Amino acid sequence: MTTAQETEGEAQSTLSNPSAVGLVAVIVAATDGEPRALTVQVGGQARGRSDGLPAGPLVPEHPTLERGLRAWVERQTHQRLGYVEQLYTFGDRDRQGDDDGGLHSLSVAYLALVRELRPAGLAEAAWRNWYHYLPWEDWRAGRPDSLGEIEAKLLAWAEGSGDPKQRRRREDRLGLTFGLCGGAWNEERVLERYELLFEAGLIPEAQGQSGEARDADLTVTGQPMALDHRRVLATAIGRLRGKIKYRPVVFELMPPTFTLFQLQRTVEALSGTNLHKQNFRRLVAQQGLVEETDGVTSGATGRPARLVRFRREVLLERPAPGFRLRPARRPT
Amino acid sequence: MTTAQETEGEAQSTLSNPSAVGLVAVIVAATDGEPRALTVQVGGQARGRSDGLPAGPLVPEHPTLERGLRAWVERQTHQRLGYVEQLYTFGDRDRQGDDDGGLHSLSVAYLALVRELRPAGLAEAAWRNWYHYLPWEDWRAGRPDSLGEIEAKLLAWAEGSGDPKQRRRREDRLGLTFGLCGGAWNEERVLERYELLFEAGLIPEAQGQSGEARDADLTVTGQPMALDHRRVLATAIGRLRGKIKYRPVVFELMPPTFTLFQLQRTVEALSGTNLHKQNFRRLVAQQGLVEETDGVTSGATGRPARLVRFRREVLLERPAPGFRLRPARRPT
DNA sequence: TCACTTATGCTCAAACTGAGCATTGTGCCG
DNA sequence: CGGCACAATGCTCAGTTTGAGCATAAGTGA
Repeated sequence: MTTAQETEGEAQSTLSNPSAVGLVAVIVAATDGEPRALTVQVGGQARGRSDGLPAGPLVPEHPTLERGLRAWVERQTHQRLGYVEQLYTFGDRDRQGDDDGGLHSLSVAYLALVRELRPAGLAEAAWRNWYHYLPWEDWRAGRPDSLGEIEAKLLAWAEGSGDPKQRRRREDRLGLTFGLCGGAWNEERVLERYELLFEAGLIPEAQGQSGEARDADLTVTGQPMALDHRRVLATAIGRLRGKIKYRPVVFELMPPTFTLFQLQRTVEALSGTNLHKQNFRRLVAQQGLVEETDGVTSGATGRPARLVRFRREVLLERPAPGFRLRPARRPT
Repeated sequence: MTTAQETEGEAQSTLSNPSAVGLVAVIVAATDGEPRALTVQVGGQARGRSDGLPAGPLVPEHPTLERGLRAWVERQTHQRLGYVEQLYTFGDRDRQGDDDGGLHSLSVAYLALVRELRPAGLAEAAWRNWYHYLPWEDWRAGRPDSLGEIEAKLLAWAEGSGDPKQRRRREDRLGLTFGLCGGAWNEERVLERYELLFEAGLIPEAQGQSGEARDADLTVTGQPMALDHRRVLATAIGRLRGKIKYRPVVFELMPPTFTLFQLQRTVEALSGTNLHKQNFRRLVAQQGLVEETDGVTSGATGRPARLVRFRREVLLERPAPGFRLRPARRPT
């Protein structure tokens, strides 16, 4: 809130307080049924280089943040960005990794979806499977093995709280986010899970990292990223997993024509779960999300599949077209 | 994207490029079945004062943006903020209202829900019904009258486009957002509607405002706000309307105990639609969102209603407890 | 030609929705 | 005090939507 005096004056320039503002982008593609994010190598000599998300300064030339981001990414990667969405603005003092000399430093994070992956343009850039960084999020082959160890440590962390009230609260959170203590796994709570692991000291990026995290088995707690970028990635995944349920954004990741099964694989890749095949097709058909082309697949094993394309008209018809993911028990 | 050189160096201080960053808050309450936002008086002598949202500088003392906001609001309004959520970071050069001498100016907007409305603390602050600013969003008494005039003007705007392709696109957008041309009204697209009106020149806040907008009947296009604050408000309403469907946030606006009908009124106030009473209760009951107290209402006309309270445990049980609003035809 | 693999069609019971009708308490008004 | 108006609650019912499978079709490779 601001007092009347503070807001006096047309320009409202009391908003100032110069800060360092940067952009971060989670650029997502899906090929071969795997979800991928564009990563770059960052970091100097001291701690060695590590993977990070593409980040850069806010360019003041553009009228809009989003347009600035588009131009910046497209110039650097020669990628045509399809869908772009603002994710979140991160501004935690103690987690940005730097303080930039007393300035508050903010990162405005964006999510972008691209259709195909080009050679990534930059030498230092690479497309990486995002579960490489968050392995516990991939349930497509059943419950990830790494979860056993993670749960044990999380439970120990909850137990370790002296205050029984706090311990209760921690257990509740475990139930909510990781489905422990009788809770169910909710694939959208990616960020909450990451934050919980962070708090529990299982994430090496944490500054006051315990020896625990530093020695962590990376196949269990995943590949670290520079600064707070894994948090940004987790935010992106969570958002995307939520969005595909009520907006046809997956098609931004698909080639012009594709089979229903390829579509399913992509949705599964994003959501990290398996879907019931027949019901998936029924859903897609009912919603009118695609229309048939006269092409069929060839070459691959099994019966050839009809190629379909996205029906842009649904955007005008349906209020909220998307996939309300219903996981299959076990067989796809 | 950033070249390898640009990300060189531990501190990643190339993110810099100092900018002016401010906070804006949409503080929401619901009383007497009306949705309200806390507004303040802003602006100098030149254009006269006008309503605005509470806004202030980013305070660098706090470790987290959100905590900074909480402290700031609670200190100024003596309001205890229940739920707080980051909304969006606005950074359009041409719409911030000021350029602050070449700095890019950003506003990080937050949504906060409060349970009761205190006298608002500040002399200049007031709780206003949010439909005062966006009258076309309130469908509780049926289709708003003002929509007739709005539609006429929007259609004229679409027609007015020389390029038939652009005109087609404009018509599609009208259908999507305002439900014209055979589309359906989707109560979540608050921001899209506002932006469309803005583009169509019906919003006086637009800088290159036509005489049209300036002379607009405020009962039709709503009360203007300072700077871009109506856009922020529209963002908040849209977000909240979406959120109540899958997260029990409405309870942040309710007193400790309440009747099911009061709850329904609140949900209706937020969503701007009417709901089928019996089905609404069934939904609430099925989801286990509330538990009965042994109190009942008294005094009012009609049969006394049981008082209930929010069942916190649902947060631990249900994956996504909320109201999937199903509007009633006409009778409540 | 057989074995295998994936694509597609179709069925069925259970759960969920959208709309109403019917009944039950209360305060108020002659 | 009986009748009314007005909410609160209970309950029904048909039409959909879901979750799970069974069955068949149509290629590939041995």
